[in-house]
Amino acid sequence: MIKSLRGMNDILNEDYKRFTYFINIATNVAQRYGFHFIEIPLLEETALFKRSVGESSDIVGKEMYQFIDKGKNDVCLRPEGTAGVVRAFVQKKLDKAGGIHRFFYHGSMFRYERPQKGRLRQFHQFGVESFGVDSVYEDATMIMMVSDILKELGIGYKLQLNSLGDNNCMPTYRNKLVKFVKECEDDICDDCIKRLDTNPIRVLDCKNDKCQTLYATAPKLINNLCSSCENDFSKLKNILDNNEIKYEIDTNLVRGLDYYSKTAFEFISDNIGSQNAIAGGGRYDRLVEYLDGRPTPAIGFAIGIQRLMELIVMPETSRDGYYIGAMDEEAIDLVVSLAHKKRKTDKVVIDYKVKNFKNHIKNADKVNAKYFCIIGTNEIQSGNIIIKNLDNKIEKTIKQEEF
RNA sequence: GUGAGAUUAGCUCAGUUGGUUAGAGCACUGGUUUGUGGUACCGGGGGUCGCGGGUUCGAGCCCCGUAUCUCACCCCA
Repeated sequence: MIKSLRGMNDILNEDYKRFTYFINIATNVAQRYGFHFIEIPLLEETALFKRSVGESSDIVGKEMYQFIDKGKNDVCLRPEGTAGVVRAFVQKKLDKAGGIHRFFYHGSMFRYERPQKGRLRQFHQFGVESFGVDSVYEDATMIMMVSDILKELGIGYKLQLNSLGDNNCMPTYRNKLVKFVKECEDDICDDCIKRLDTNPIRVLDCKNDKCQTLYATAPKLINNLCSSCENDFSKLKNILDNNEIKYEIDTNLVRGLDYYSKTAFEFISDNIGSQNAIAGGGRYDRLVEYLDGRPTPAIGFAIGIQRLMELIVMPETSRDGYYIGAMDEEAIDLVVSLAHKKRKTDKVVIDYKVKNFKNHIKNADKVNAKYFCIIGTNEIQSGNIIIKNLDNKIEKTIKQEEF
């Protein structure tokens, strides 16, 4: 038997219902915020991700489905969505067009990782990206959107917030931090020593207890922001307070991808295992420029759909549509015709086999039909059809032409 | 890439110290005087016990290897 590849799952039945339920709600919210759908390729040039996500990240360093195609192009399956949307934004010259451009997308992402709870090799994200707005109100709006989506789904969360500084204050802070960490270099873990070279800020979210103890007195990003970043950050907190969105400041929250600056946020759930980030995002004002566009402020977030699906409780489903069954062999053709007619407007389930009343009604119950019709020689002769409402057990007889 | 646990029917799982023909519940399918009520009762089909070696008179059970799944590390959504 041929089986699906490791970490690549089929979505069907109950899962598919939850999946589409989420997509519909998230799409509605995004549209209410004035965002437009964008569909971008699953396959892109490898260079796109190297330049945006960053070679220091694990995603690019070891998790990409990368290969040389038949035209000898170095390509890979997208490991995340933002890079592709920015690429499209620049390619369509929307950076030169000016103005505000707001997009949302959803689809498969691919990362070659060891699967576990809440982590697959092919997984789905719902994301939004906003271009051309440098106001911190847009940062708050992003967070409100995620909050609205989660609220509509009935999902509880914790929101963690940080500011990563900008081109002005981040490098200064980084030097300070490197200096601090180098002083205790002998006692930190091997990973942190590597991070000193590749991406020093990442030492802050090291999971090693010993490292964390040493870093307790490290300079905090949040105390080293320049006045513009500082103002934005306090305004952001202010907006969230005014709109009753709870958050906690996590000075060690460092997004894993290189392109973030200023606002960074993460939505966390306690109920889905160790992979507890259900949504993450932030500002990336320099990324458009990195990808050869005109400098354009931008911000976005992504939601991990599979992780959310574990938390979604579906509303109760009510009975829906018709079930039509045949009592006699010669009635089957009529059942098919009636179903064909009714299917122009309603869901109809039929059985091609003759069964007794009891078995038919059992089937109707099983497929959760609302109306139950039975066709036999009586109906063929009379031209009538009896429609029984399985919720309230009331029967109505009408002409077949009126069905 | 590293570690731990698991794998028996479509699903959830029993299976004694290694001993006849591997079980249950649910699901599927058929029936219970064949056109009026869903829950009841009776029957039926369905298994290369993940795969490959080994030990043994004999392996679902013990040993080795391997694949896959799950969880965790790492990292991230």
